[in-house]
Amino acid sequence: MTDIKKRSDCPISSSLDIWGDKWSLLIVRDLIFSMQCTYGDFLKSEEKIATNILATRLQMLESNGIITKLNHPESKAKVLYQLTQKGIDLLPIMIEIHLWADKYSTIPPERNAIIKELKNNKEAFLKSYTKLLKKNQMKDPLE
Amino acid sequence: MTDIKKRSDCPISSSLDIWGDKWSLLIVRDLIFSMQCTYGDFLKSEEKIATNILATRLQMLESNGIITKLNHPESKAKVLYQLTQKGIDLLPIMIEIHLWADKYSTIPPERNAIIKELKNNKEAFLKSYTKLLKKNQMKDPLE
DNA sequence: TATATTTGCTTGCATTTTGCAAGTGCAATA
DNA sequence: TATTGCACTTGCAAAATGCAAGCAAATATA
Repeated sequence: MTDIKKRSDCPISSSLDIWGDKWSLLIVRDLIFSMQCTYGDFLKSEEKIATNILATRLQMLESNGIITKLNHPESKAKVLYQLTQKGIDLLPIMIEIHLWADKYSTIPPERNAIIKELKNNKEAFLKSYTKLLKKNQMKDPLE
Repeated sequence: MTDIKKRSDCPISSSLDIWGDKWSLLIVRDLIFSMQCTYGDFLKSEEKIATNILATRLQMLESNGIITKLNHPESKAKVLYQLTQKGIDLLPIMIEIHLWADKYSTIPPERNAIIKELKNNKEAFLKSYTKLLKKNQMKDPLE
C-alpha cells in the first residue's frame, strides 16, 4: 500500500524516498516540538496540510518505522502519534536545517531561543533533547 | 517564474519550500561529490531525472542562490554548474542524512570509506571538505 | 435515552507537479 | 557544408496534491 519505489541505492536518495516529500519532515517537526500529537493537532499546524495527504503521510511514516500510534490515555476516539527511535534520530538533520535556515533567512523571533542554544552548544542540545524525547516515549503501542 | 510560495515562517518549512522536493538534494549531492557538473552529468546520475524536471530544478536552485552557472573553460556549448556558499552550507545536512541512512539502511560498499571517516571525526571531515569545495569554486560567473 | 458533536479518517474531483518522448537551436567537429 | 553534441523546450500522459464533503465510532450534551 504505502510502499516505496527506491530510485537507487544512494543513501541520500533512499532517505528522500521515505521522507523527502513536501510534508513528512513537517510532521516530524511537530512531533519533535510537541513529543506527541493527535491527528487533529497536525491539521492545526500553520502550514495547513490537507487531511487526505496527512493520512497517507502518517501511514508512510508508520510503515517505515519513523512514527508509532498509541492509545490516547483519555479517550478511545483519539490517537496519539509519536516518534520511534528511528524518528528521533532525524533530530540531527532537523537541527542542521534549522541552522542553515538561520544563516540564510529570517527566523521568527519565537525560535530565537532555540537557535541561540543550538549555536552555543549543538552537541549538548542534541544529547539533552534526544534524552527528553526518549523519556517521553510511552510503552503502550496500539496493536 | 521560479518563485516560491512560502507555506509559513517556520525555518524547516521555508527550507523545504526551496529544496524539499524529490530531486533538488540529489542535484546538490552530485555537486558535492563532483564539485562541478554539466547538464549532461546530472542526467547521467543513476536516479535518471527527467530532463524537463532537471531544467526547472536548476533554475529554482539558481534563483535561490544555491548554485551558479559558469562558462565551461573548454567549450561554449557546455555550461558548468557549481555550488555557492549557500549551497556548500547544505553539506552538514547531507552529512546527517548520510549518517541516518547508514544507521537504518544498507549502504552501498563504495560509500563505506566516507561513512567511516564521517563517523570517526565528523567535524574534521566537514571542515576539510568545505575547504575543498570552496577552493574549487571558480571566479568566472556567467552573467 | 436520544441527539449532537468530536475525532480520525475516506472519497470524489479539480489542479498542480512529475515523467516520458520528441523536438529545437546553437556550438563544435568532420 | 553536414553531422553530431549539448543544453534545454514542448506536448501530452500519469501521478501527487489540494479542496470540500462525507462517514463511522466514540464521546459529550439534552
